[in-house]
Amino acid sequence: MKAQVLNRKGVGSLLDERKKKILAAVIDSYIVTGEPVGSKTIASLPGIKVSPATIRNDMAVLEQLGYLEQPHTSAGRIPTYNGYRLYIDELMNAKALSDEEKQLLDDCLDVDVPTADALIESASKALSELTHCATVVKNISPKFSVITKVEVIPTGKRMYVLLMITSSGNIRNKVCRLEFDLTNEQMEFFSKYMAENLQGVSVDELSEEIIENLVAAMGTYMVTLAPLLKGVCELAEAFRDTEIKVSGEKNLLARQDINSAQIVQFLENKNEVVKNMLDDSFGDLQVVFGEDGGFVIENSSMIVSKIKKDGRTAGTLGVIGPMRLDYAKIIPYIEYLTGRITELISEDDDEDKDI
Amino acid sequence: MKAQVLNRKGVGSLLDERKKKILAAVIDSYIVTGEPVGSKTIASLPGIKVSPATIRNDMAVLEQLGYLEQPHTSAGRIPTYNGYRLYIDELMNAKALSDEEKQLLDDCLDVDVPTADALIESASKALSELTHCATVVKNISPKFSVITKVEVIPTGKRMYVLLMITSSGNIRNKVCRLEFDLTNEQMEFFSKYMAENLQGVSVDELSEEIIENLVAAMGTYMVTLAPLLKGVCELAEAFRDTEIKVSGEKNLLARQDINSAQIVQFLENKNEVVKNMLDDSFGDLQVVFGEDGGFVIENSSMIVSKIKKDGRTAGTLGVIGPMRLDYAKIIPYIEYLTGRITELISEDDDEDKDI
DNA sequence: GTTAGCACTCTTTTTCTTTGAGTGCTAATT
DNA sequence: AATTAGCACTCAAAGAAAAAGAGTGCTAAC
Repeated sequence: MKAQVLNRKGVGSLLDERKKKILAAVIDSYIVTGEPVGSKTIASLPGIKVSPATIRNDMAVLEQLGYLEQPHTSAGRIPTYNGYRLYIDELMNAKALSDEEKQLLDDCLDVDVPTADALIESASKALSELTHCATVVKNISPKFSVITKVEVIPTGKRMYVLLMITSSGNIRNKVCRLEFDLTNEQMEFFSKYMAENLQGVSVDELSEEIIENLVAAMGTYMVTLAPLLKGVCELAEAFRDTEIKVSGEKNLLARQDINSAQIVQFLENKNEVVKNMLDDSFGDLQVVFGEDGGFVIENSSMIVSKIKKDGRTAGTLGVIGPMRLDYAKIIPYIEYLTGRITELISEDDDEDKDI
Repeated sequence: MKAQVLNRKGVGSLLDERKKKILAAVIDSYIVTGEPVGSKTIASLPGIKVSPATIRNDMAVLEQLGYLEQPHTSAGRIPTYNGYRLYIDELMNAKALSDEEKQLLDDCLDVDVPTADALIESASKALSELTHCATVVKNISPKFSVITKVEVIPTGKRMYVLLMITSSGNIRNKVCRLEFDLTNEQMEFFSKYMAENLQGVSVDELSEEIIENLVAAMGTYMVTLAPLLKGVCELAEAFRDTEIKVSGEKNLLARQDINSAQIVQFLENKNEVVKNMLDDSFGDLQVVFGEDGGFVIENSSMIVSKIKKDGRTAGTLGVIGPMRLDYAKIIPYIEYLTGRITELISEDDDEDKDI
């Protein structure tokens, strides 16, 4: 099964209205109870006007089409991945947010925070609490920011703090111990050299190769300053390493229906796994399931939505939770939050923040 | 039950040698298998020369004394907390480290790292991998370091990075957004004011009260610079907040014999819980069990050992794992590591690091 | 003091039975 | 032609009963 985008309308057109209604009802019920759903349960629902026998016939069709399955002969039905997919794409009733909910979400966004990344962080935290899921964030900074400053500050015998600041207001630091103390002249040269050669360079692009070239071109200062350049390289890496953040993993580990070994495995190479999923080639909202393209936590799903800036994908925010998730509620939450963030970081441009 | 120190020799003197041997054998076996241990198992051990019946009699006595217990009548014995305590204090055979093991541990210590805290961090990481436990660290810095520098660096419209550096080479930063841009004069005043009033102050002591007094005494600069002072306060807090670090929690969460809810609970107030345990009033090595003084993870134990400097307790390093732990191996590991760190951070004083 | 022997206890495992939810199919109904 | 009632069938889950087995405590012998 491949990762797929949302809003691929039309797959469900093979189904008549009643079958759609039944499929949706089965999934709604399964999401709440976690138990296989039988024909009787569906028949007793207020919106359903047909007998259990009819529902059984329809469910048999839905099973043949691959939307439902039976754990065993005498059990009710549970949704397949394809069933969930159809449900999310076409069947479910996304609950429109009430004014109170909007207010609640607005309050969660900490607009006083100085960087866009921190704004997203605040949304992530709120989302984790509201949904009891883990959250996943892809930060804006590496893509939209460039180095504005590299500083070196002496702090003790042969000890120096290296500082890298980006246009998005983010900062990383690193303590370096050198073999020799630097002279004032050396420090000045370093600052100037950095300003001339790295200012405006994206942290995304700052490779070891660039650094090596800079070292080679440094002339007499080469020996003394090379360790600092290496530190600069590590700082850029620190920026990149923090691009993708998963938090609230506790919420996943606490659940029995999710294999904790798989969670640990996922957390260990989250960067690779998530990076593939959050790129430009997908729609605004993306939902992937237990086995989709490299995402390998059984019985769990990841919902992410894009944050944009100047029309480009800037970052992403979403949740990782069990398959049995209240999609109808959570998807609007995520869409609202990413929407608000998109607005906020554009406003800022005209106002007082430069990202 | 209260937290207790190790090396409280003499409690086991009520027991004759054979009973001690049997108790040790039961615990050894239980640590490996996790199953209640019966008299037959013990009798078949090479070091034991008596019959199962004799062992049964002795085990009955050990049970009466509170060192062993029976899950049910027809089961073997398992150790009680008191049993473990006696085992660790007096009975177990701490395995002396081989040269290879010492080498291994030495290699894990990253001596190239610039700060003592980072050195401990490297030990913690190694320990977590070697023992498959969570590790707990109490850093040295807050106690042994003072503020050496507070800097403010402009990074954009009304955006400033606040920097705090301590004598131990640690650094924290914070991005602040102000209402107005600072003039050069204001920035100079701030730097000077910080240098005069905070240099040499311990991050441990930097309270809100001190900051408030500083703000009040700032005169005309008060309005503009107060937000920065607040940031300084937060930076000191950031230092204190990172004093105690638990890592490798995964190793605990993966185990079924430990209640994950209790782990989560513990992690949430680890600072309070651990702080109480790692103070000066205990011996060099401390082992606490599932219920000891505020430490509330059933079936688990925490082993910590002190790192010293100038004769004072400087930091601590240890592990949190299941009760069934290979104490005989792990305790020497921890003792060796904390010993080496103690040596290394003293050496540094004469050489090139100032902590 | 130590040990063999044995009855006793209590968990664990296995086997068998019962229960019940839910189905698929067929025939009747609309 | 679509829907429904009725019913036999399936299979997991729960329960009951039996068997197995590990380990003990006690007694009496060594």
